Amino acid sequence: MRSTTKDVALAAGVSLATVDRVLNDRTGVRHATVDRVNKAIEKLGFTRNLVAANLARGKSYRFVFLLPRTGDQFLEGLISRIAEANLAFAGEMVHADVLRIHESDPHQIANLLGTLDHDLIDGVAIMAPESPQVRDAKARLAERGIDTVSFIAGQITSAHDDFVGIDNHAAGATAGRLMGRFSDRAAGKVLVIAETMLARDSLERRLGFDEVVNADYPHLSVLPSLETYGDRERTKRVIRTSFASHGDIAGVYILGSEARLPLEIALGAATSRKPVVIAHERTPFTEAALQSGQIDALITQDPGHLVRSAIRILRARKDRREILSSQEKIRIEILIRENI
Amino acid sequence: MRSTTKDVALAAGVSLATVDRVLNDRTGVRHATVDRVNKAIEKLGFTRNLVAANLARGKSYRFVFLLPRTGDQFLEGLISRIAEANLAFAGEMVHADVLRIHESDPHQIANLLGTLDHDLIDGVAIMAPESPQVRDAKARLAERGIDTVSFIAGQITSAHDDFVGIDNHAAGATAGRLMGRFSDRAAGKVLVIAETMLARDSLERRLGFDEVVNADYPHLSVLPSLETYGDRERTKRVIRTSFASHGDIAGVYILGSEARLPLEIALGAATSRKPVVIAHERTPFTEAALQSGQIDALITQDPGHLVRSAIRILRARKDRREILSSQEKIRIEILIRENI
DNA sequence: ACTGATTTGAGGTGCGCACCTCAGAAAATG
DNA sequence: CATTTTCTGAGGTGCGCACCTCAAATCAGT
Repeated sequence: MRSTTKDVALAAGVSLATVDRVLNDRTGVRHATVDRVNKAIEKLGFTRNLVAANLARGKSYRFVFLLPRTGDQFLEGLISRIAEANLAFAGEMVHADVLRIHESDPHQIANLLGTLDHDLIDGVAIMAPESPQVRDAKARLAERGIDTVSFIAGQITSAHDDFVGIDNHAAGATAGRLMGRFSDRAAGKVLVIAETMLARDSLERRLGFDEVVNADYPHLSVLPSLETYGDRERTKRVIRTSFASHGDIAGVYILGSEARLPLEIALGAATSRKPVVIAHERTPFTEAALQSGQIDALITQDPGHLVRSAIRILRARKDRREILSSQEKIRIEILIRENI
Repeated sequence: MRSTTKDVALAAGVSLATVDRVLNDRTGVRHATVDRVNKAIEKLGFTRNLVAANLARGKSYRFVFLLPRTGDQFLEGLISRIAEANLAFAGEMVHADVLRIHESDPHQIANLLGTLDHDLIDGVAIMAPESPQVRDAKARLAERGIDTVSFIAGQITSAHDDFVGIDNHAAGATAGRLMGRFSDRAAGKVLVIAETMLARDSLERRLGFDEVVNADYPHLSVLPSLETYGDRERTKRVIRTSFASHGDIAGVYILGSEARLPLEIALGAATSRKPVVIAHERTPFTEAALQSGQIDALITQDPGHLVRSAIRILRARKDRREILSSQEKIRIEILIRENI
């Protein structure tokens, strides 16, 4: 049988009220008494019944996901996973809302973060590039007791701020390795296409990619990154130009999370030789392209896992609980046609 | 605000007792009244607060994992994940025990299953090859209200019995694809090493592997499976004999979940040419071998995910809840040195 | 030893629900 | 119609804990 607070009180020779004071960090208990209670807790192997505790607290958790206003299929996928998570967590009194931000406007993000009310919101998962404004806003949120996690993008800014997402350097290296091994030792150039190289994530992926390819696959030469800025016309132009001026493109690496637009164009600009194509994230488009053989491999992170992990971490921090870190590590997944 | 049973009672114009009767399938309520209550529930979007319900029920969940008595690092990993899960789920009144079985003795397994007490055990996750005895024992468990899931091995035997694990045919196909793409179009033979080909899992992996390799990589010829029966001497003998009689071994595929023994021996029997090596499951040994380049790729399933998924599924079935199937799908992961 | 501050005990209330009893109302039966 | 049978309402209790109040006990400083 599980021990209860009553058992702890008995074992420690104190009253329930004192156990409660110790358990909930209330003031007015002598150190000696605190120790006695803690010893009893340890001796009995007491674990607070979270179910009962939350019921008594009448506590419900409200979290917010701050996501970019613009985006394509990957973002849609994320949003529907958040909706799913709301269903799954409803019984545990957890709810998450989505707010949309202009990714490239740190002031707006900081302002929005500033308006979050401690009474209404318990934590925020922020998917935005790092910037001084956002970093400061996070610090102020922490002061007001609202936890934050950096979600997919950005970086950790404080002890109150975990990162939920993959190691982008390793992800780039993974792409590089596959590019090298899949390319059959035939010499050629590798096109790297990004939305923007200003984002830390893109930089890290590129770095990891280059490291592996340059070290182990000298037959491949990686071209400077093409930046699309998410603009269709520009994307068309830069990719087509690149294909035109390099006849021997052996590989294409799309390092952003929205691969559809650049891929459509790159595949359209196909030369006689089918390049090895590696992209990120699983979306209806990339999945179909993988099935049809247009893409050779995808480097992905599970959006459902990302969302649930962010929620679990935020909740654990509210409860001052430890997280099960092995569960929260987001894996860099490799998808090919066979294991999709 | 979430609606409560009180709100439902009010909206339906009945008392709390009647709402309770409807909610918990008790007898003695007219159909018309049941409908009225259900309509009120729907109108209010009422969801039972599971937290409170379980507290009131004083319910705790006890599950059992039936694991093979013999095994190496993969099995150890599983067991420590179960211990981890016990910590993580302790606050939700969930506990899982481990029982060890002789994998190859279906009678013993069936007997053990027969002794499980409905009052003590809510569900069982069974890792054992399929057999008529076990199938029958599962059916009898279902009759007694104990749910089962097939864990990693075996197969689904009834509607009350989910499978927690990967699609082994797809896993084999994945290995085949990587073998083909990693082998640089240099002709050669491929060694396939299994513990036993009697297990359905091994058969399926082999089938998937062959399909891909035979269809797309004609330069590789896959040799008949070597069976080790988990015996060190036999393993040594069959692998060394195979290396001796085939000079041109281009690849080695270990399709069991305990790769250490066959791999140590295969790597020791190395010829001048380093074969492409693909194995299953991440263990301290395979991880090190991947890092050092002795293994080229691992096909894995996350043991922590497996364990938690089995627990979540068993619990959901006890609660008669739907599962979030996207969360319970076990991915076939590809590990290379870069994304380990 | 007296005062004031700090620490502790005892007790109550409620979170939302499950489960129980018993009496009274409604419906079905003869 | 009276009588059974079937429904329903009202009420209570407890799950394990959080949070509150008030009084009593202990402690410190002087």
